[in-house]
Amino acid sequence: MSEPVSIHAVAKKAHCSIATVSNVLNRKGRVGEKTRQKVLAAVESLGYVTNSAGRNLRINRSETIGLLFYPSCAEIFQNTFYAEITAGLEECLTQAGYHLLLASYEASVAHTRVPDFLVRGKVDGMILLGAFPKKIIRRFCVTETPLLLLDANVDLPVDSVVTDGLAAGEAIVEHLVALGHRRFVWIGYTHEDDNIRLRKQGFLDALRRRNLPHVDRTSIEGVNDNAEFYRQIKARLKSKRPPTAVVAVNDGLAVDMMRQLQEDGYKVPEQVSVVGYDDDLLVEKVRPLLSTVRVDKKTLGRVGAEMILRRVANPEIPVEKRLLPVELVWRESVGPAYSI
Amino acid sequence: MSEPVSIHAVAKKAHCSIATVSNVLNRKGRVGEKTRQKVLAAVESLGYVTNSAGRNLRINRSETIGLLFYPSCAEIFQNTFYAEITAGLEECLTQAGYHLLLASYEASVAHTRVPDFLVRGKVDGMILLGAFPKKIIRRFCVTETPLLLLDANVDLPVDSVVTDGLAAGEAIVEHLVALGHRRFVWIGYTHEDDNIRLRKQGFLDALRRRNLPHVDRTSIEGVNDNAEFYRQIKARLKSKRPPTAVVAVNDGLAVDMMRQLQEDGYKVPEQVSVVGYDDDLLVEKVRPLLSTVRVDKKTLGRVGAEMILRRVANPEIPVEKRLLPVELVWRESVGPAYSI
DNA sequence: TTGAAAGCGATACCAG
DNA sequence: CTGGTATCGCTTTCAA
Repeated sequence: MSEPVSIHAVAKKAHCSIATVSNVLNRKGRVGEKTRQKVLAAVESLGYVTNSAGRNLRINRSETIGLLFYPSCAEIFQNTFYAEITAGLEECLTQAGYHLLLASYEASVAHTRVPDFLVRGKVDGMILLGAFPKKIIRRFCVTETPLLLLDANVDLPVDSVVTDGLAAGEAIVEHLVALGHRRFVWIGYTHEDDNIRLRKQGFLDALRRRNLPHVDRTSIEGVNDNAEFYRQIKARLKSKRPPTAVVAVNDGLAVDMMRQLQEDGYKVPEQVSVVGYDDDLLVEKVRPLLSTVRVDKKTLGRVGAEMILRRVANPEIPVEKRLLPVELVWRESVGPAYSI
Repeated sequence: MSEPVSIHAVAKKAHCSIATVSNVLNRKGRVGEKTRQKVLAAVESLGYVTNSAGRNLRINRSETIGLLFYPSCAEIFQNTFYAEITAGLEECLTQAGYHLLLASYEASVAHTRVPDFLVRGKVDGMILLGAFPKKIIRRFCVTETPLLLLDANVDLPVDSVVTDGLAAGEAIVEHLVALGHRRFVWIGYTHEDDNIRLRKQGFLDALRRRNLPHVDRTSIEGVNDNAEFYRQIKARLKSKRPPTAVVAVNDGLAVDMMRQLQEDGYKVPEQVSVVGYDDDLLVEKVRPLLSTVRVDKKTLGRVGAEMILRRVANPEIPVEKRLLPVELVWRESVGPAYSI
């Protein structure tokens, strides 16, 4: 039906050149007020909107940021945690006139070395969400295109923003120790990700600082083997000097351990305290309510958006690794240390 | 560092024209084998990839499909249900050489009548995910751009694909009745969405077919007021002839009701059976395991992708409303009817 | 203040 | 089978 209305149509209707139309629409200024009004009226009446392809070709920018998940959309969004981050991202990028391209490593990159959309100039920058192997990240670095690790970090010259796992560890231990806890289990998947490592390190540092004796530690290789985690926890619980608190790398793991503990007859928090990380929506769906480290997800997204945009605008600034503050949330899953 | 390598560079290196390069890369054929090899070699050695902006401008297609959430990313992905749908979508679209643009109504459209990215030709089609008000959908229809309602449907000439709520209702009732249940509560938010309506209708039809007497029905206006749902359920449970089964419009609601029932001391399923819909990952995080209607989410996504691509390729075909089969999954939350 | 024109990178027609 | 060239819609420089 409706003819695609180009900038020429507007120019014709406004009795001016396409250059003037463009000037009115972009570099607002250097156009006479009268002409400006005429152009605006024409734009309005024709319902003209700039065509992205034309514009992008000319300015050599796509005004789009790629959002790359690892390993897949499904796995990422299993953590509702990421939902809110994505929302923060989108809000901020949209406001800046940017669009968001969605892709997962599994579906889009696995056999391509570098994402197709990246190399074709479909995006001006790319945000990585999920636990990307360092090797893969390094591959992406060969491109000039700006990169950002969101809620992740590795030892490579790439911008990143994560939450302050170091501070979190200290705060967790402080609280638990005050409640009489002395023996702990820390559980988390083994990752190259410095974000995760930071959490463990924060925890261990805090214990060391307090001269607490040997710390039980569980750390399992391989993906999602929560059953194995639990087996090890249970073994420790049956030992002579059982841990009284379980600290998990994230809420999903914490909740799962808590449920298994309960099914085995352990009382939480009476016998074992459990602490998570992220403050995922999930934590309110379980009983007892999970104590956890609150991460301001919206802010995480927003900061991520700002960082990638800044780098897109100015590729030369030095690499930035940002740390966002966290807040402890003590709910029902933590109590005084159990003593026989 | 690396100069952006255009089709001209390739042509120069291969000692041929840009037309020939394009021919080699696209309409594979009508080019001599020898030239073809030369071009391919040049492409390889230069690491050339087609620039999307140029191509899209020329062919007047973006090779991108928009994914629009309602109301927001965060709310959509609170249902991990959608995560898998999105994965299916992405897989299929990627395979077809398409990209995915992500946006939410709240952030991108709320003040724009029609999505900016749509009207600017950033997408060739748009998939709507979530319970969009009919009014909004109608607004989108003014564009020529293909639309698809995924896991949603309204009485408008727009393609859609949903699961067979009618069949599900029948299957649920059949099973419950066989277990001795005679009095039920159906709960679900009031929507214009025919997808949801279908589920309720399937349920009611099934009861009618069996000449079961008056059916208790709870249906609340307003968003997310699960507390009010539960209040009504509880009132019914305290009546003379209490329902013995609660059937919910989705797993999230079912799980929440189940938890509240348990906290009030009701035994599930001994005293009340609970049935959900979707087979969300969530259902495995609760005890008893929720009985539900399994929806093949990957397939839903895949079918959605096929439908939108088909319409993009052929805008003239008649509107299609598709119904996908479901499968009942009986787990722990359903048992024989409770009798005093 | 305004406009003519170049050109971004690619496709596709048409002539050779 | 191959290549010259017009063209897609827009931004931007430069001259008027």
